[in-house]
Formats: sequence, structure tokens, C-alpha cells
Amino acid sequence: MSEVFERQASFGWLVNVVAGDAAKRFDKVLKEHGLTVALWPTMMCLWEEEGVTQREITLKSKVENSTTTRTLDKLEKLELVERRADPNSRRSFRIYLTDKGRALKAEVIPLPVQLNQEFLAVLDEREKAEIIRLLQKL
Amino acid sequence: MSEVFERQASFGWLVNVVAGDAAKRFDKVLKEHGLTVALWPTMMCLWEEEGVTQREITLKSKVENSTTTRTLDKLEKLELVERRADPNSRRSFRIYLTDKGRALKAEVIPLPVQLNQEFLAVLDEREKAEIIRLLQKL
DNA sequence: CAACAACTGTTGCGTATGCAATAGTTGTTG
DNA sequence: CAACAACTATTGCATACGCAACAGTTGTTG
Repeated sequence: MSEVFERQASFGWLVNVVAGDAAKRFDKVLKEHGLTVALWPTMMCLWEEEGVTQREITLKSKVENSTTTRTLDKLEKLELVERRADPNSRRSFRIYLTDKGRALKAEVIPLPVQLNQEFLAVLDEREKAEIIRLLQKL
Repeated sequence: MSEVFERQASFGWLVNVVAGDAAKRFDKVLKEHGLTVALWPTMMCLWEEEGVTQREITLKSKVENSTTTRTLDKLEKLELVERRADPNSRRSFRIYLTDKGRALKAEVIPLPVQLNQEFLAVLDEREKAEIIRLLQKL
């Protein structure tokens, strides 16, 4: 085809706009509970399992290890997590939640569920399932 | 359901990971041609139509006006665009491509087309059309 | 028409993140 | 076991972006 490139039909453009929108809305909601979207992936890791190393958080969060270092610095300052020495290796730390961090879980875990539903409200049930299936495939 | 929240099935998480991947890959390809993914939306606007104002670029690119200001600063330094006084208003500029900027179009316009195809290669034709339709709906 | 509101673009500041270089630790191998 | 390679986390630097404050210009209205 000799058609011009159409931004509106470009997968890369579309997915970035939608993702940016979703992230911004999520960040806004999280800020009402003292969190941010940058801190979220690390907190999720710890709510799933405490005592993990920074490296494991890095892998699950799909960021650089330097980002995890700085995220944990912030979370320690907020008194939500703490680094403890790893008994097996002096290279690594084991990361644990504080009581405050543990308590936050029940408060904020429902937020993304609700926001996802709101965000996908223009789709019917079949479409919701389909877009998640397709994204997982990528 | 009393199930825990599943990151892998969260639309927000999925769409952000996929978008981040796509943007990173696109950025890498663009850098071989002297561009970056940050400069791309503005250049697209100008390849579509020259003589627009910064405000129009801001709207189409879905960024803040301060971002457009700085993007144009960079593009002027690269000698790809130029700000010209708007004959109708001393508030705004009209943005034009240089010859160099115009020449770049043929070189880089095919890149996102090809990259989108590569990225979506794991999907069949029906699925490709479906995911784009669903993203447009959001 | 003077005062005020709205518009366009710029700048300062804070945040987020990647890459590269580094320190300290542990594992491997000749 | 000594030298070297690999691993874990941290830090410095660069880029990108939003928000808020601002300057200058134009439109509106009492």
C-alpha cells in the first residue's frame, strides 16, 4: 500500500496512550493512600511474599536494579518496608514489610481491581477477556 | 471472589509492560537514525502538516505544553525543524520542517510499520485487527 | 477604553528511570 | 589457594516528563 502511516492505527502509539492514561489514573488513586505508581510493583511483590531479595523484586517488577534500590529507599523512609541482612549471603538483603506496610494491603489491593473495571467499562465481557488474553500473549 | 489480586491478569499492569517494551524497542531503532521516541510524535505531526502551532502539536501528542517546548528546542538543535513567527498572533509560532527534517520522513516512516508487525507477529490476522480495535475503543 | 480573563509558550523544580561505573562478596578454576 | 569471573546492590550522570509559576499577547466586558 502507498497509504501514509496512520498514527491512530499504530499499535505502538495506541498501546502507549492507553497505558499512560491507565498509569496516570492509578497514580492519582494511589496518592490518596500515600503511595505512588512507582512504589506499587515493589509493594505487590512483598504482599505476595516477604523476605525476597532486591534482585527478585527487580525481575518481577521489570525495572533496573538501580530503580529497585531507590524505590526501597523511599519505602523505608515511609516506614513501609525494611532491609534485613541475608543470613546466607552478605551480598544481598532480604526485604520485609513493616506492620504499617502489611496493614496497607487490605486498604489498597481493591483499588486496581476497581480501576481496571472502570477503565474497561466501554468493553463487554467477551471483549474484556479478549484484550487481556491478547496482551498476555505479547 | 476472595482470590488475591493477580498481577498477570491486571489490565493496567499488562498494558504498561507491553507499552514499555514496544517503546523501548522503537527507541532503539530510531536512535540508529538520529531520532528518539520522545522526538517522534512531534515529527509525525509535522510530516502530516507543517505550519502548525505548538499548541496543536501538544494536543496531538498528548503531552504537556512544556514538553513540546523542550522537544522543539532539541529538534531545532538537530536542525530538523524551525520556529517561525505566526503572522496572525505574536503569542504563537508556526513550526516548519527544514529540508533535512523533510528528507528524514522517507527514511523512518517505514520503521514503526515494520516494528508493529514484528511485535504482533505472535498474533494471527484476526487477533491483530481485534487488539487494535479494542485499544481504539479505550 | 480600562481592567480583567483567557491564551500561548517558557522556565524552575521535583520525580522517575535507564545506563555505566563501582564496591563488596561469593563462586570457580588453573 | 590465588587469580579471576560472576553476582548483588549502590551511586553518578543523563534523559524525559508533569506541574506550577510566570511573561507576554490577545480577547472580553462593564
